[in-house]
Amino acid sequence: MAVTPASGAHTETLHAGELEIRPHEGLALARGRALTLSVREFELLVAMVRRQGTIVKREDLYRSVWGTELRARDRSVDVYVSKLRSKLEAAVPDRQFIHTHPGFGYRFQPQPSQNVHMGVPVH
Amino acid sequence: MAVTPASGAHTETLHAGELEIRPHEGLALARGRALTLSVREFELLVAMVRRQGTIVKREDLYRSVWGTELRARDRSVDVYVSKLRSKLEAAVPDRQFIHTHPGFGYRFQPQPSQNVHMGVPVH
DNA sequence: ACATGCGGTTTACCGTTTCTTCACCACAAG
DNA sequence: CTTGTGGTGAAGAAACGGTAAACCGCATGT
Repeated sequence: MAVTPASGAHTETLHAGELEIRPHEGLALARGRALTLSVREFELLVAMVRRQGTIVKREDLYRSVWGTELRARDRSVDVYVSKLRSKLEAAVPDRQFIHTHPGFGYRFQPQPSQNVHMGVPVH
Repeated sequence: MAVTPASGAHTETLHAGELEIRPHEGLALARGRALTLSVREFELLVAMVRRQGTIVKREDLYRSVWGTELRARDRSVDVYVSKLRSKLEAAVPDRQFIHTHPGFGYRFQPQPSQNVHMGVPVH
């Protein structure tokens, strides 16, 4: 994540599909409209978008958002992924952002319009 | 520590034809698109690609992926090779990745294309 | 103090996916 | 024909993940 050193951290803006996120302002825009996210939801979104395109393990997400080690049987990440998904989906229908890789973790990647066809199970 | 774009074992990337594989992330890309592989399928792919070009015995593959000794009449490797093949083929048609060497094992090697191969695979 | 509301945490239920093993088939060699 | 080898569909069990709801402070308003 090449955070350019002198780019002014307080105006840092992340982009992902039609999402715009300003980590230091706690602001997330979807198609220009502000999302209403709780702190946990927002931090989780930031953590995922910062690693978009890669599969991130629950342990890593938990460390990023909660700041401590994920304990066995803790489903917090799953619960918040679920909440995030429903808000993102409500804001931008017909687009999938968070993909599950069973046994590995989650991957954030805005899915170009959903053309479910046969062949590669496009996550 | 400055976040350098590419460093450390966690960004290790394997290449094979139009496949890109990140072992520590559980991510496999075919032509830039993420494949949906189960844990076993993924580990098997990694094990084969790490030895690409060589014939690998079932016993070796089993040890790499399952971590224990292959027992007599256990067809697990064959079953998962079959599953892997169908996903790879779905992702990249007209290309053969996994070759069977009866009596010896499997060999991973992206094949330029599906041509009627005459002759016997070189041992 | 009490009631209310909200977000975070944890639990529980349940459908889905994966793993394992078995069975049957095709093919090739002897 | 018989045997050895590999491809693959399917069944049952186990693991995994989605998510509603209960629970638990904590802050605010009356």
